[in-house]
Amino acid sequence: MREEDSNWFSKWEDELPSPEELIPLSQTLITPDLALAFDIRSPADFHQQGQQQQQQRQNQHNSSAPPPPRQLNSTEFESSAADIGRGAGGGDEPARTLKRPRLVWTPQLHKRFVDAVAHLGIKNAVPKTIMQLMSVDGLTRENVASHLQKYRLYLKRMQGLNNGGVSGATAVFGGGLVSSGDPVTDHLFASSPVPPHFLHQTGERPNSQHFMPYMPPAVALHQKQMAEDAAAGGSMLPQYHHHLHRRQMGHFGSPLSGQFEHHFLSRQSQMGGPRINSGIVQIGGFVDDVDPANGQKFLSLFPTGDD
DNA sequence: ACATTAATAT
DNA sequence: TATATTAATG
Repeated sequence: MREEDSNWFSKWEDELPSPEELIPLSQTLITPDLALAFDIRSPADFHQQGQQQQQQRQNQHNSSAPPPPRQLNSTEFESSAADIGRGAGGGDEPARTLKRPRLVWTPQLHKRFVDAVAHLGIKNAVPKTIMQLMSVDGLTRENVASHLQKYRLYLKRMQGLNNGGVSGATAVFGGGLVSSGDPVTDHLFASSPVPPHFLHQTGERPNSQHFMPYMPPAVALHQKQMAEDAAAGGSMLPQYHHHLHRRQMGHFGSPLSGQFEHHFLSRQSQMGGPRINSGIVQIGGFVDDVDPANGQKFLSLFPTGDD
């Protein structure tokens, strides 16, 4: 009997799956949403990670989803995930299809966008570059591209309005144009002043007082108020000023924005409907993650007294 | 490979 | 409605 026992034991051991055949539980058991929220990604994705995310990391807390959108290089991950997902035929779409939550363009985030564009000059302001300059955690090129597309349409419409002279509802604040072109459509865009040179057809206009291809690694803790800067016409990027001083509250760049802020706030509740946190993420949402009923007012970006 | 645009999907 | 995605094109 002893011999049988030892035989049995070795056989048993032989038939254990090799490590390669084992399925990575951490990935298949975690729902896509959780994976995104907690920054869990496939092992294969780790080595391909760039600097971008490091520097962007602390930008905002409530942002999520750094993982590369679609580029799952890991065949192992894909195949194993696929294998599991198929089997049951239950409605269980696997982690392979991870969709990152929709980005919400808060006025703050949009402002960053505008500032980035302003600094790059319209000529150089392409999605990738803008994205880099914004250095917002989790922000993708496509996020920016989509937004840029809309923003350009907005600018175009606005020129048309100004040239056509039909609307008199344009005013200048702090060197920035604030227009109510379309009363309802443009809340977001109107929340940040449009640098005047955006409207003219000047092909190129790098604001190269201090150009800034990349940022010093040490300054990872940036993010701050550029409100006055942009308004003052001297737009500067966060990276270069150590200030990290963010205005916690109330009004954004433009005097008018107070109104809009409300709209945004309420809008969010509406959009989210029953499940506010379900699919929507606010990258760079600082102030507006508000539930008035809750008494919870503001999430400060990060500790305001960083200076 | 990326950018742009229009159209369409969620 | 706002944002994402896709397809065509440069």
